[in-house]
Amino acid sequence: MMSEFVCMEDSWDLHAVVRSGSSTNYEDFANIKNNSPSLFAPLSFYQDELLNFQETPTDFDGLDGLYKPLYPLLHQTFNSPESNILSSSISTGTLASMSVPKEVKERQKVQKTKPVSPESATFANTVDATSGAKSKRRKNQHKKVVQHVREDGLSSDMWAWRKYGQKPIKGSPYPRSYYRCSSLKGCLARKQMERSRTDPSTFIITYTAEHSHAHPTRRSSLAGSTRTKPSMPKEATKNIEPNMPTIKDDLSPNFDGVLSPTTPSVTSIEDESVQNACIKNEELLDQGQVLDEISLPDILFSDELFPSIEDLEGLLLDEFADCRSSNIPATSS
DNA sequence: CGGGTTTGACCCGCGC
DNA sequence: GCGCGGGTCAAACCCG
Repeated sequence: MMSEFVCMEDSWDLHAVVRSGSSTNYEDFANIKNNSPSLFAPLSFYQDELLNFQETPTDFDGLDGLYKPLYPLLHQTFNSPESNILSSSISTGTLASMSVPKEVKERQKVQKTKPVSPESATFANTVDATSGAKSKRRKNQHKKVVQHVREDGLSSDMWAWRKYGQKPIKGSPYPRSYYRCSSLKGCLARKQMERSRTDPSTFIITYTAEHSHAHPTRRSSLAGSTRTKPSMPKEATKNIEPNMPTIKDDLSPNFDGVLSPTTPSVTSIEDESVQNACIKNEELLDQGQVLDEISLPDILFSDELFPSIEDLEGLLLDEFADCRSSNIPATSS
């Protein structure tokens, strides 16, 4: 799925993150969440990445991709006054771009310097600090997350997107498609998708802005229900390049988000615990409770589902070992 | 009929 | 100031 996961051009050290977190537990995450609730709002986006991480075993970058969304969480945990763990090998450059206090400050700055009209209020509340937008149509300057996704990984994006435009891009034989989140009216999340001009089997997907709501429940893939539509637009790739076979055709077995039996399952995050969490969400939904309050830590770091980082470390290292063994022919030395 | 896609027009930022 | 290119709008159309 992810051959690359670029987030504000930072570098990652998976093992540094994993290993340095060995004594952190759920309570730390709970503390963070309680102290910095705003930190968790954007994580609904990354939750998707976590839940859908099922990269081919050859792609070790995917492990970084899996762990990257947790980075601000982990970093803050390890450096919080409550924690006696101090990660020394993590780049603080990443933190600078992702830490919450700065975001909050700058967001406040934007709101200060920008007169708030009824229409712009929502926009101003969610616009990135670098924006200072005069109108909604100003060039989008939200933070961007770029993914290079192979065709067979496109089906794993479980957000609901609605296509609102397509443009030919100069210098590229392939047009770019524009999608906005259709889960919630007013959600500013955007997604651009285009074929890589250098590797047509790869799509460059750019996510812009953050979802202002919880991740849609994955009923269709977990319980066989169709109440929630898969995010992969029906025509998502059909017209990106007319002569190319459609992605839907290519991926029909798992196009609707159902894991294909042949899909290498790299992480058990995708298994029972997450299903239980989603079922839990569904129950809440059925009870009329607001799911917006449910975020990544609620699901992944609840006591019963994800007791500690140690477990996560074990999972990742196991998967890493599996990847290695499946890639490197066993030697008899 | 509601929600999706298509597509030409429009808007905006930016470079010259 | 102007033209270009990218991003968005919105009417028309499609589909289940």
